[in-house]
Amino acid sequence: MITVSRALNTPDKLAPATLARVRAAIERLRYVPNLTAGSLASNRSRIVAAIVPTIANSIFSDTIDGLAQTLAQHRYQLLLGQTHYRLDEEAALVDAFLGRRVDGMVLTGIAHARGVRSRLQRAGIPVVETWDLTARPIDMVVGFSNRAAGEAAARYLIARGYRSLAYVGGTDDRSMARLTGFREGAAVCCVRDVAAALVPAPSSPSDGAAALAGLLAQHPLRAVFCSNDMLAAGALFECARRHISVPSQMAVMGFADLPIAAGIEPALTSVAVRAKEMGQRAGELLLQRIAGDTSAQRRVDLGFAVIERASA
Amino acid sequence: MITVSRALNTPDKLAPATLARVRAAIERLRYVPNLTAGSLASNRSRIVAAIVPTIANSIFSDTIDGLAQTLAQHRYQLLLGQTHYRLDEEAALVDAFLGRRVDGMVLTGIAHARGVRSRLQRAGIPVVETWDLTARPIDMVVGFSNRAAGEAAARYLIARGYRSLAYVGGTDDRSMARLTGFREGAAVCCVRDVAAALVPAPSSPSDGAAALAGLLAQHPLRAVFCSNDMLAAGALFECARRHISVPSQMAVMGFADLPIAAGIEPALTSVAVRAKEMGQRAGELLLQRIAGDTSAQRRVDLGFAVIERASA
DNA sequence: CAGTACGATGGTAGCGCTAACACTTGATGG
DNA sequence: CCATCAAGTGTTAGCGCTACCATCGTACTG
Repeated sequence: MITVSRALNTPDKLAPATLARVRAAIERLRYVPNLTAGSLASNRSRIVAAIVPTIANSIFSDTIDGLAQTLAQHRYQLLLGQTHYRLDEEAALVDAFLGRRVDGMVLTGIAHARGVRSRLQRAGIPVVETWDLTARPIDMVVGFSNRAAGEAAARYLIARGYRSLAYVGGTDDRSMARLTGFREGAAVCCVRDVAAALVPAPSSPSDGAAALAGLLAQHPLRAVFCSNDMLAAGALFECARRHISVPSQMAVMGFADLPIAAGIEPALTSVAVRAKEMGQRAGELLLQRIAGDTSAQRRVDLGFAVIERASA
Repeated sequence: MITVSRALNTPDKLAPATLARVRAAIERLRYVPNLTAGSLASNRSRIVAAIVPTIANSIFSDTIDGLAQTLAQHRYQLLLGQTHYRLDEEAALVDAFLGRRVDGMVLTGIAHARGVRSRLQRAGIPVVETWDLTARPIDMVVGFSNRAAGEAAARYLIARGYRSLAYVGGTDDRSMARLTGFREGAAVCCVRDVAAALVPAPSSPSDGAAALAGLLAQHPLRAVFCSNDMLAAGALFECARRHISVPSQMAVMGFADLPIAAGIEPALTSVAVRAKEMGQRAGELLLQRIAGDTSAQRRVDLGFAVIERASA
């Protein structure tokens, strides 16, 4: 009965009495509507897919959280996939999600396997890339410039008089972009030869400690910029173990401004990014486009901010 | 054409030549199979839903990760929902996911809103509750006893000579169960009057530091058991700021054995639980039951282990 | 060589819903 | 008093697959 469909989807188009009768019947029969059939008939699934490298890292789970909240408000659901930092897994997930006829997709980063871009564009669904920026998004992009963030970190450290710099980070594209920016920022200030230690994902405090230990064995070092706050926390712990005073003997700077940055002793100077807002904005852009509004921005730069604390 | 369906779902039932022809056609036409239609026709969605309080907390994201991995191996997808520790939100998500005709569901905890149990049972899909244990699961349960974990923490601390104990934790059921166990364990050893500071979710190191500060203002304290390692880390930082030596003046014990526990200085004694394995086992049980095997265990106790490190 | 079995392939119906349109009713206005 | 209209409700077709059964050819058995 079409009336039941209307009672569930557009209750305001029914006479109150009819609506009440339908609702009573639904209750009595314990009727559970089949959204799969609805999706097939209407060609709208009310599902959005999100693909992240990993959710074990709280850096992305904040974005997922923001996205999920926005979607939930509009009765959309979230299908989640993890790539473990592998482009081929991302491509496989994209195909699987397109098969599900999701109404939109959120990707992490702007680098994708061959063919992903064209398949998404052919599917005709809105797509948001996140956690980076590009002039040529698949469809839309919400993020910040990793390169600029790295550069800002270098400038910050050099402005405070640190000259012997090092970078500790992951091997993914975004971390590498931050390293590039960090080196560029240093070069502008005539600081060359920035050492870098790359650690495999997912990165933990222990990795940060080990990376710092490795760097210290090779270079005289006054400041280290870590690609995320967990690595930076590990660097701080390593300094504590070696009785290296922070920041007077060693400056430590983190990235992402996770809750631990403000809590740790000494408090961690970090580059804050708006992870949760990224998810929210991505969700809003998708919903806007799903609703047929094509006026949405294609490129949203949420920026970043160096948060000065005690460690650098 | 039914042959195409077979090429995609049961390729080994086709003659190799036919399979190759179909695959070539799929490639040429850029055909993207519609899994929604398949779900409707076959009454199997190849989707499993997971509901967690929050993924911002890495404690649950490890479980999700394990679940997602198991599901991905069998070409199942994961629909994710967050309750923000609210039972009514959980109930709403359960209804929405049942409407999607998911093939199975993973819940967090064993306390649910009225009607959730019966609606799930009537749906006839396999359900796994996690992160706790009960003799009367909705369907299956994979977890550990939070009460016993709390008790073990109390016994551990008391065995090391600490008598003035306090607990810092969240207000959710599982944290409260650990507190109950902690108090019971203390009582067995004739230690009564265990102070407790409850912090709202999601808990961060700052919350842990503030809670410890609050407790210290009221009680003489020798040991604190924190409901997760982030709170414990905050407690350690607070001790560092106050120049309270750990563990000689204050013992700190955490829960979950997150990566930070091993990395922090001093290294954190913690109660380890097998979060990722919980997700994997939950996924395996679901898939087993979806495949029609009804012999699966209804109750899997993954246990926990006190990991002794420097802080207590 | 007929009878049987089995693997490979195809035809048809229908999963449960919604888009599109048709219809009914009562109100409005010239 | 009837044309016009809007609000409320119903009818029909079909979304793209898969379950089920039918058919066909080939190989094997006695």
